[in-house]
Amino acid sequence: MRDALVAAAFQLFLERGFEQTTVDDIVALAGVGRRSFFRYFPSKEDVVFPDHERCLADMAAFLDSGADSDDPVVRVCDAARLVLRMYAENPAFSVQRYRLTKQVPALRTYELSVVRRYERGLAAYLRGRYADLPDGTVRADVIAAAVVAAHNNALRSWLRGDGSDDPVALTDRTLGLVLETWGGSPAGNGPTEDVVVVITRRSTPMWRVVKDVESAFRYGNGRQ
Amino acid sequence: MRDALVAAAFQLFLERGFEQTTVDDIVALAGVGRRSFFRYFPSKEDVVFPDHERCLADMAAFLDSGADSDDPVVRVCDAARLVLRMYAENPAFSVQRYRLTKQVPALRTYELSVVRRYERGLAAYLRGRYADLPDGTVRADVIAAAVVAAHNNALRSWLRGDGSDDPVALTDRTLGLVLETWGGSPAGNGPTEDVVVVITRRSTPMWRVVKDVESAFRYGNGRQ
DNA sequence: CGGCGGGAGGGTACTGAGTGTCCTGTGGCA
DNA sequence: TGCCACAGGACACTCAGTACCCTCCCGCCG
Repeated sequence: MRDALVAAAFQLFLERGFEQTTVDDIVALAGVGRRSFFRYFPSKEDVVFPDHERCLADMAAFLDSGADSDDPVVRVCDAARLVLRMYAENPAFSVQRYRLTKQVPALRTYELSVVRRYERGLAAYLRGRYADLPDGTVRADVIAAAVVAAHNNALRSWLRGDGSDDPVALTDRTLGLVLETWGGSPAGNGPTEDVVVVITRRSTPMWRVVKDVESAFRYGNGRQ
Repeated sequence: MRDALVAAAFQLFLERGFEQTTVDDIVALAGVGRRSFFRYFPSKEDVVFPDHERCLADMAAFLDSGADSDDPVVRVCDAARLVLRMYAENPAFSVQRYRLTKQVPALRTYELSVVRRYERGLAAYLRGRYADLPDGTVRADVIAAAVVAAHNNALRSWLRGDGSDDPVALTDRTLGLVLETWGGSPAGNGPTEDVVVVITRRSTPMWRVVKDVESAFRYGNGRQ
């Protein structure tokens, strides 16, 4: 039933556009009643993103499970990869949906609100992990936003292509940049033995070197 | 006329809620025709954010103007401060609107789409500045997202309060964290004095340390 | 001075999304 | 066989947003 509605909706959306298709058209093609459509999908936009609710739940479950011993940023990046996996499961469907969404403002707005829910999920997790860090909530929000941006950058460049690229490799690359910057748990379970390498110009004043070393210790400086 | 509609709308939104107020109610109170409402505001949501269009234009103008010699991240942070200034101009109005938006899903979604436009503006600017950098678009997207997240974190914590805090100080603090991480133009007019700090575990193999140092040289690693 | 064109605003009717309510068929159970 | 729960359908309604046409006002020109 759900699947029949999704199939009918996409057929019509692709052949005559989202705005040119009414819910009545969809239910007529699917051979069901109009009211049933809204029983399965709260709005016309929802039918375009039928699997995000499940993926959101999966991500929440993933973040809830697992020990708090590992790097929070790594964990959050792995959570983002769950979303990528969902897209990569049906490349043809994902590319079609991407092209549709790109053209329809209502769908772009809807997608935005979905992305926001993922981001808030990641931020909530990080806020918990950074609870006892100064400026922990800012750090959490910023990292969550950065992870989502990096993930979406890779996802979109994959969707823009013909689907022949490897989305996982693309995402690894962009998330790698975020990990390079923010990875290396500043929240603790800290490294037990540190080696500090400082490279500086001879002309740099010593106070600046000290400040940078302190800052690197405080925040991990993106490298472990 | 515009102002009269905004005033009437807010009066009704505050006393009976956004969804419980119809456009007919607003135009009846303002004493104008229904059609005129939609001449000034494309949708019912727009009346809640009457000054964002102007602010978006201001930000675009700000980013277009000015030399390309300074740090792009600093410039983007300054652009974000324009938005804060708009909120800070009418604290009472901003706080009322925040409380309204927090409760109404449709307004949250709308606000999201506005924030997205700011973010895309910042990202487009950074993409231009980082055009000849490897992974420049990712870096641009990530920094834009980080700046917006930091800005919104400060803005929201100010709006949640009673308006007595200093919003500029709050924003300086959160944007400062972003600047600390990403500031220091990697795009060139390069820094004249480098300090590279690498912290690693004693067990880390040397090849990895070398790789990290090389990478830090290439990207500036967020610190000057 | 009178006609006139254009733009701002008002009125009416329409489309289409989303909701509430009631009805009907169907399948399980005592 | 009677009963109940529930999935789905039919219908009516609200309200946002749009198209079309009307009116009034204001400056302009013959």
